[in-house]
Amino acid sequence: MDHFSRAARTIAQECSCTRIRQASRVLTRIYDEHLKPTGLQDSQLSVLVGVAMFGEAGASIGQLAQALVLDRTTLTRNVGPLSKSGYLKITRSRSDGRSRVITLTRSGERLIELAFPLWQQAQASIAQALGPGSLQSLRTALSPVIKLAEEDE
Amino acid sequence: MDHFSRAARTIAQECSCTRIRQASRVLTRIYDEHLKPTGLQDSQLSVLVGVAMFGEAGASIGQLAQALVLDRTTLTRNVGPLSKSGYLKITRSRSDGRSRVITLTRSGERLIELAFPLWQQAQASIAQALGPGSLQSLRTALSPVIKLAEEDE
DNA sequence: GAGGGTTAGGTGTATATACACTCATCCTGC
DNA sequence: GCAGGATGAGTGTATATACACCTAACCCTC
Repeated sequence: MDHFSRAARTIAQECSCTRIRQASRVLTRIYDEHLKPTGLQDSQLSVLVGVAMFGEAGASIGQLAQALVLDRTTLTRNVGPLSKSGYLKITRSRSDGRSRVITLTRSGERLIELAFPLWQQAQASIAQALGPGSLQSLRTALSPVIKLAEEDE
Repeated sequence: MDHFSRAARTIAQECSCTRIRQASRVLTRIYDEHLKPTGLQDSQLSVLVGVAMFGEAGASIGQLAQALVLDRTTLTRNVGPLSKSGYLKITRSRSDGRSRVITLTRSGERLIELAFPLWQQAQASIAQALGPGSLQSLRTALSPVIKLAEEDE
């Protein structure tokens, strides 16, 4: 067994990044499948919901990106389709000419309501497949990882 | 508190898909940063390593996609840059004209050797930030999620 | 109030991801 | 041996992701 083979085997078996990416793909496919009737993907729903959490005042690109643990430039592109579809409204901030204010439209609110029961079905379907308490413990396991991002600020 | 706000708050707090995607982004950035000297991203290293696990016989696109828990068409695109950079060799199968055989080149093997200590640093850095045993328990938590994909076959 | 550092955001470029669809090859039943 | 289903893979299209770089607006100091 040469050096390269041992390295490859170790990485294949133990890389946490590869594993979390795999699990992320699996879950994404399941949620997206459930959300199909809304025309939204989970990634898009998470943006709408993120905006909703900022309430009527709306969020700036930077604030929202931080809340969603997403690169700012990625968010800039992700809001594009949602804005074009009329679910988000983007205006210049009155107090700061550099900043944009993102708010949900009525149409965006309705879409969240429409998506909610489908999202619940997705969660329930995963919970059933993985066993009771599994979603909670998964989120618990992921929390410290997500917190790593906050420490970089 | 109207219906839509409650739905949004519930999704924001409890969506496992959103959470795992966030955590996946955080880890990916950290690993990619460590791997920078190789010019590889973790996603690309995982493909090289996946091919390595098939040994000299090589892997077909379909086999490799399944092993990597990746959509087949995604893998088709992902091997493109790696093939163009000379790390992978793709040939037609002699026994089945539809099938392709992917093998590592010598250059690909060397790159895995080069990446290995950097990858170890990334793992160690995460382990230090999250505490001892954290990587192991994270992988343990993710395993059943990844297994969901295998049940669909 | 002008200059310069700071900050909010967008663009160029490249890769990652996957669904729907298509094409080519294979294999099986007759 | 051929017709038709099954299978392996690629393409069209759309979104997701982020780094490097750029621009514009802000603010602070003098």
